[in-house]
Amino acid sequence: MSEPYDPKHFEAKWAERWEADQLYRTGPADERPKAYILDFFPYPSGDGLSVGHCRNYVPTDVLSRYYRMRGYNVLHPMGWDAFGLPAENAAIERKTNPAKLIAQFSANYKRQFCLIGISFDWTREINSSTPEYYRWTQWIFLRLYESWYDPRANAAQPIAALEKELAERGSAGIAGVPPMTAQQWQTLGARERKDYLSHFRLAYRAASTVNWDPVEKTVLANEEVIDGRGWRSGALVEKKTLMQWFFRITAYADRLLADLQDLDWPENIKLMQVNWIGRSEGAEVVFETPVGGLHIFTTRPDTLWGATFMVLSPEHSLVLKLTTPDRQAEVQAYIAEARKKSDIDRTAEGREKTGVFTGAYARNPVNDEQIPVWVADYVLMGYGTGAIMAVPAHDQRDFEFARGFNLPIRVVIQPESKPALQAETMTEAWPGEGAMTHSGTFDGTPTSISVAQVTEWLESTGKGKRRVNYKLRDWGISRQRYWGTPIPIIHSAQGEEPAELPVTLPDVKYYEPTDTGESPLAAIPEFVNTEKGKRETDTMGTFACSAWYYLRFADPHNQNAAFDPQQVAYWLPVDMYVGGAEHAVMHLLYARFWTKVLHDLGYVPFIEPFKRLRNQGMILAPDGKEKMSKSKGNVITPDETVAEWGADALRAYEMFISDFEMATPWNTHGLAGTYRWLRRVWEVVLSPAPRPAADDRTAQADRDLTRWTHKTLRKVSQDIEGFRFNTVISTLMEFTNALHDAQRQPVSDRAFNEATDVLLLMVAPVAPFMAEEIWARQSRPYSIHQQLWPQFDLALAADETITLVLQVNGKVRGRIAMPAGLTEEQARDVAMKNEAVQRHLDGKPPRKLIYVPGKLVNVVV
RNA sequence: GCGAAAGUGGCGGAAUUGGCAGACGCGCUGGACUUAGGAUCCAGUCCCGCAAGGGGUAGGGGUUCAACUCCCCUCUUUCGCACCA
Repeated sequence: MSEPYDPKHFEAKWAERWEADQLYRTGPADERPKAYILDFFPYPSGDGLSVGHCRNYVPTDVLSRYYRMRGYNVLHPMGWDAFGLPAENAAIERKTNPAKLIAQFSANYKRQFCLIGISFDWTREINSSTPEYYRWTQWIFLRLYESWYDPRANAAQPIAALEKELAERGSAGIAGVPPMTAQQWQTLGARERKDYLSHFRLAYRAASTVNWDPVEKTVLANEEVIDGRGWRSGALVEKKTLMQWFFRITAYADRLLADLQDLDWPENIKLMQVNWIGRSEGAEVVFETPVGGLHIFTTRPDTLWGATFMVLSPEHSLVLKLTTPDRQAEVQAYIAEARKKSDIDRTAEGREKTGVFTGAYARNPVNDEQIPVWVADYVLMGYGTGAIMAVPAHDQRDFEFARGFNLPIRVVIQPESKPALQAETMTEAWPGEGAMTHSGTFDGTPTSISVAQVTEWLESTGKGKRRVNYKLRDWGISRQRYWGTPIPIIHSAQGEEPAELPVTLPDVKYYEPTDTGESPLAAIPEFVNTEKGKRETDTMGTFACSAWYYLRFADPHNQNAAFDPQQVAYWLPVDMYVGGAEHAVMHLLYARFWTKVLHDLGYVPFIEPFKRLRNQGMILAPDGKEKMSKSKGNVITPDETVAEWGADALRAYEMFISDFEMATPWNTHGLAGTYRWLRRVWEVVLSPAPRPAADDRTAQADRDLTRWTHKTLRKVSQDIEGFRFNTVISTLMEFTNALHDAQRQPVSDRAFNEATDVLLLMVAPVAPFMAEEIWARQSRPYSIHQQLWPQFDLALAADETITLVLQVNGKVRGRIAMPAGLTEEQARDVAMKNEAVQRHLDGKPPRKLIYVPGKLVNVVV
């Protein structure tokens, strides 16, 4: 009898040994097949990891260990998304430097990761807030700044090539851009040229109304505003106009959409990206007014004849120009009111539509009618052109507005399967299909073909153009905060220009946000003033840091480049990327975008960074439906759990608790189950009970145990690869129980030892500490984690006998053990001779007999 | 409102994708043993019934020899989007 299982005895010992030996260090590219297994880039919070966080780190670790044992060169790194508000706010609160806090917090994370046996290669640890890292974030910023999206190549190109083209041929060859002849270009000064080029650059500066969080005192991205409130502070977001830096992600909208198709990602995540990009096809049509054309976008050009008024967004640039003198006061008051309203007020459900008449009229190009132009806040400046044609008969929003303000409604689509619509009696709009009417020569055209026909006609008559519109906006990156990557730009008399890299954050005592909306960096003259001009003082939002970190891990300490292209070509794309679904849109979209830009510019050979993606389900507090959170005081830490049960039991329970993608409550009692299982493994391997001596049953018992062994090996391998970690554990438990029972059988030493060897190797990725300890106690050469995964043998896993299920009319009436290779003939025969089957047939002749090979016979009467 | 996912014992959850519902674990009930160890071991545990048998995967309908699985409707929960022209 050996010592009982006691993880406290050996877990710390092995953790130290592995660390000292750099057991999990990953070498550079070599000839082995590679597997890059990556967890989402975490911000190391001061609270440390909870058992909920471990839900993804344990399974990816098991996967990494499994692939190592399968002979793969595995990259499994960890680093810190260290810039950003949480660190900065924590530092302000504690009156210390955020860099110091991050060092402290990340050391704690690392300690916890080692505590639970995660096999990260710590020689590749990166920290996005160090100049060694963020100088390359800046470098990528400048690559975007120095590039533009050439629609002809459908790819990013150097901006220098565009300058050359403009000088030679002007902008004539490029569709949809502000016109510029070669002669005009020649006469422009440096600053004017730069202004013009900012319409093209993939990183550009533009005035924009931003979401201003009055508590955080910073600009928030659209994605950081939830129901009109800041995602962290919960404060009502205000609007503010500032010069902001953007990345032109909209240029990549089509490719970001199209390339989703081939990704092995959860369908709901792909769908969320599709919806976020929000592609819709339609037409752009110009309605002429005395002060210029009003461009509108519509997905239903077949309803153009039903436009009875127009609506502009209050932010539309032509509103005041268009408004007649007698209406100015009213319109201006309305605009001011709209500006004051938060988005949450503006979009509140069931709100009465408001608006005012501008006094102006616009000409509908399809029928030359003059229709009134209104201003209303239900039209959003951020989508389409900020102006719409209102077709009240066929759009619910327009219908409500028309009814509210007594505007005319004209039916131009008659549904086929309903009574004819009457404008006077309609209670809601008809947005569905039907035949066109009151539409001149198009009358009678059904919706199935009308949209395409009208669009074609608009194009051929020059009244409009085909247009694809996206909900996706450009990615705003400017943050008026200290703790971020400085935007590497200098503003001089000649306009903006790239700064020399790196632009490092000054080490300062005070970095609280200012009340003016300016970055704290603006108050530091040594930082702002350079020989060439004034530095940009905004820093980048942290999504920039995480948009490329997966590339840096391939070559994390390169001093001369963001990464070595050969290392990146070997390791990337990421084979398995795992993290929470809360990053479904922003991070994943931005990372895909940067990958595509870097691909276009020739830095990486692939177009998608993450081949496979999985989201772990959340672990809730034990009491049921609450999330674990410090404020609720229901957080369970790996530290306390390891102290009580050991790291291996924690790891096994993290896997066993539920399907990987499902949310589920934590249950400390459940840990006892995985703890008991590990103890049973420990005992059955290290000190099996004496078995009965070999006899004439031994050959059969050996075959049975060997079959168990190989079946288990096959299922465990498949389930690890398929991300079914809960059934990995249950399968291993069943096998352990089978071994336990085999102790009472006259199994030979050979078969028994083969089984325990295989069990131990299969347990190694799950319970690395115990597996290593048993391995050492068996006096085998260190380390078990460098052994090969055992091969399964299909022939040995094959069943000798099967259980044939006998049914009558689909109800189970009996089960019979039969040899595995039985013929259909035999199966039918056995079924019909079966006493229970005969009883339920009750003398009636079988009408039909269904045989599912090796499984079941169903007799139908 | 729109979209997506989910709903299975007292609990967490399985079910080779249309073929034995409830694997595995927790808990619970008996029993054995005891070097008192988070003991362990043995047996049992969906519901009704002594049994034969019957019922059962949120509810209702349907397809099928056969449905947790596919289709339609309803309810509940979670998540995402939310006046997107």
